[in-house]
Amino acid sequence: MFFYHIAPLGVRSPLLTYTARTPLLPGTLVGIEVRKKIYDGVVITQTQAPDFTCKDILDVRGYFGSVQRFLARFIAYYYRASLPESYKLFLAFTPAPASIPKPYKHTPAPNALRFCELPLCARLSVAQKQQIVSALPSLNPQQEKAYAFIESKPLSLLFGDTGSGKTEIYFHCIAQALCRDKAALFLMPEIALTPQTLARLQNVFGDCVALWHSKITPSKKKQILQGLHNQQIKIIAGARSALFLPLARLGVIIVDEEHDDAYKSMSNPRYNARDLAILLSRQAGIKVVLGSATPSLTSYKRAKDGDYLFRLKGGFYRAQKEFILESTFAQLSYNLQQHIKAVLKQQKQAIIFVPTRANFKALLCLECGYGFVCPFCSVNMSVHLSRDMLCCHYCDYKEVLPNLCPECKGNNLSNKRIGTAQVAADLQELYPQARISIFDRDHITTAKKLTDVLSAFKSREIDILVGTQMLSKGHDYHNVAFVGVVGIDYILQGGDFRSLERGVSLLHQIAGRTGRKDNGRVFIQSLQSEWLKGFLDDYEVFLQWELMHRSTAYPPFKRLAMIHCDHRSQAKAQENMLAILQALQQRSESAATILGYGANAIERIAGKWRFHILLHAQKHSDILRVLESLGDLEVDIDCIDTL
DNA sequence: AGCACGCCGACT
DNA sequence: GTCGGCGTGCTC
Repeated sequence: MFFYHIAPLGVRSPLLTYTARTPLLPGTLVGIEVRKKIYDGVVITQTQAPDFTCKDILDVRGYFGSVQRFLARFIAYYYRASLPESYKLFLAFTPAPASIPKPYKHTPAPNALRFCELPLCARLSVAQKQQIVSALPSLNPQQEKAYAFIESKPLSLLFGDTGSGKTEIYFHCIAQALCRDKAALFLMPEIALTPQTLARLQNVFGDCVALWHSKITPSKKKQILQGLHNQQIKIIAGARSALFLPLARLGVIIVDEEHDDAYKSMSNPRYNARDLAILLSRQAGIKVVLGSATPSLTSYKRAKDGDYLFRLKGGFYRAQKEFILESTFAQLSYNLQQHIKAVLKQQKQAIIFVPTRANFKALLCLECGYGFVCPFCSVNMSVHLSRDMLCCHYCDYKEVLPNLCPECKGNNLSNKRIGTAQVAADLQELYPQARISIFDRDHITTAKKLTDVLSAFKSREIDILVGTQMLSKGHDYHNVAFVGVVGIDYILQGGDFRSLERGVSLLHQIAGRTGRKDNGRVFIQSLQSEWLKGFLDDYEVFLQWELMHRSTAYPPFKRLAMIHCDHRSQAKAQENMLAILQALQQRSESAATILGYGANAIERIAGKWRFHILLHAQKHSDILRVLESLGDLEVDIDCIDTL
């Protein structure tokens, strides 16, 4: 009889001891019974017989390879998660079997292997490789240089302007991996994972490519897992969770749109897929390419310091791009209307960016100042005229749009801060013949709607696309003649250490949708236009400015960690925070220091009060050391904002 | 996670 | 007295 420490997945518990009749390797995924229910568990180590009786391991369900075990251990250590929590990331796509207990069954079910690092490798034939190489897009001299640079480094940052041809370089890197009988992972923000992305990859690589994101069906997931297992699938284009797929012999990871906040998980463990990829480039011999037209300040600085930055400037055919700045605050100004009118007249297409959903972000009584705040959250409810509702965008509370102020019974209610739906409605009224679509979370609810709108826009069935940040994420809209930007000030004034970075990056990403072939115009309404105009032609100029002006209390100069104290009772949440604060302040010799604390910017969401303590330190290990002395806390390591 | 246990405040 | 909300601890 063999005894093993098992990490039970989906049960908060320390390691438990189970028995097996045959020896098992660490990393084996097994079925175990905990409190009369069946769970997955991971074999951690062999151990001695304990002084209590153990249950038997039920069956063997798979195996975590060395890269996966390394990642799980690292996530548990670095992000202060438990080992089971970390391992659960690798199972997110195969829900634990809720089947009736079949105890003491030792033979693995025929289709049971969910993870395996196979020694054998289903190789591509020489003919297949030749076909891939011949289908590769050709590179211009600049791209060739970039590709050679990337091939010479284990980790590189490809800083390439929109339209400079990053994708072609990625394809060459992927092909290179395949030719060496390795697999490739192409990470991108979820929203960019459209069937068009798949089609583009399949054009070059045939059918060894699969798309992976949160919205694909369970049967499709099963199919992909099978394809990975028999190594027919060699390339995964996926969102951040694709990092946890069992890719055998992974040779390269591309992290496209490296700056994107979507790489950071917002629930526990709060990992950052981009940072984990970088880790793998150093610790697992996997080549990693970070790419962006607007790299994060942190990646830019690190890449410059570490000599792995490659700057790829705009293509030769770069058409003229004209920026027009107007110093007005968020609105559809007369000037902007005239520009749109001209574009429509020329039968060209326009994109209008508005960082707000619905018709308006708030409703206000002008008589008494009553604000229509959500009863469960400390935010204003948004005005949705299409549903005749006031909706909270943080919980899901809705109420009928009122005619009178509930406080003073006045009927002078005023809309504040225009959103996509209202901009679209206003434009429709101004230009009744124009075909207008809205591109935001309210309207693009499924993958199908996303591709439908994008293909309708591509085939010129839509004249004006009004949308939120969703517009900026890596779609190729081909030849947009005009881009209007309304309300960028709300992002630039976001009150966070990265607000300027977010705003200017967004402007570049949105502006990049025009001027690809024909000339394009970018019209920006902002009260910061004097400050902005120096940064519109070259994002690197902004990065240099930001490097000089950002407070050295924040990344990239310091590491951050946010301690969350949430509770249904406001007093309890605050007490918890103060207790932690006191414990922190007693350790005066600490290398990590308190940068701020108090109620969050939105102090209540869905009935929960939210308080926080923000820590910073020179090194991550300084932060870990302090946290260790505080016991069990909810911490966001390397938080991406401080709101 | 989910469930039992036990402590303390409110109420027939 | 008792009911029940909620914080704490346990699972091989």
